[in-house]
Amino acid sequence: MPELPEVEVAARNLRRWTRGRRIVAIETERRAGRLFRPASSTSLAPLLGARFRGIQRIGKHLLVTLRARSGPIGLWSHLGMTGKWLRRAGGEPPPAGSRVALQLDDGARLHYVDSRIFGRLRLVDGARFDELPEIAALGPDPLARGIDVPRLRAALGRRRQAIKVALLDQTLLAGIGNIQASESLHRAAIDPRRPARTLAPADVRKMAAGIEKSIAFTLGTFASAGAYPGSADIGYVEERKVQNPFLVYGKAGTRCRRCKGGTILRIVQAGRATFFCPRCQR
DNA sequence: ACCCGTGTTCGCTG
DNA sequence: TCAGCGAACACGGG
Repeated sequence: MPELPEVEVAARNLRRWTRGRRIVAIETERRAGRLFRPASSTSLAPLLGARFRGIQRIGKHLLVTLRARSGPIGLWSHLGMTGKWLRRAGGEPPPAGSRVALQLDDGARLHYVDSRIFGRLRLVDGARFDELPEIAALGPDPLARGIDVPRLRAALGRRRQAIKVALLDQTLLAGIGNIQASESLHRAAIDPRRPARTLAPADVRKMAAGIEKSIAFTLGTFASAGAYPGSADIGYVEERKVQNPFLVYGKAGTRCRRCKGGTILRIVQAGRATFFCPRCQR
């Protein structure tokens, strides 16, 4: 379920699992090569023997820095639609759908699991992530620091695009996906169909607050270990079969919890589902 | 069987 | 030139 909050959970997990660790073996499933497209490098062999130095996240991108004998090396990981990183202690069977397994010097394995293989993995020479066009193009990360409202308003500029569609553009803000876009606009009481350019400064301010609240709420739901009794690990929501925690996403036909009078509607914008309350989102 | 999907990129169109 | 849109990628779940 990788939008910013889930990728942040993945980053926190990986930090915990890799601190001071070294990669001692690498196993790849046959179709793992698809993860590297369209890049040419299809082998993670340069990571053998490398030691983890740190994990960064920007938007939905994970940036793993390691130090190999030959110097720094980076591993760039994007989870696509179904990607996730899981840890299995030594002796435990691998999870279904493991595409890549990194065996660490504590005996554990880190598995990259991705049924649809929409995710990406790429080695980055010298861990110079900022030289990747895909990373350089990203807008500011709304969790790293507060959203700069004047800058956001300027970026929305003269766009005629519906605001919900604009929010999915990673060059505007990095990390908002289809769930967070609907949830944020609902919290801000803004109609997702409004052209971006029609948002007044006060609307952009409300929207920024909505984005921050929605991300914080989702992160809290997914990341609080206490939410998952019986597990010391931070979990992914679908693995826990937690019921839908969102205000509008996936809630078509239900009563609006915000105004208590409207009914949540599902529409399609740019080919993606949008959920909102037509009564209180204006 | 059919439809839907938390993301991104590509190619066509107006 | 470019914003906007549908298709494609691939597979599991309802």
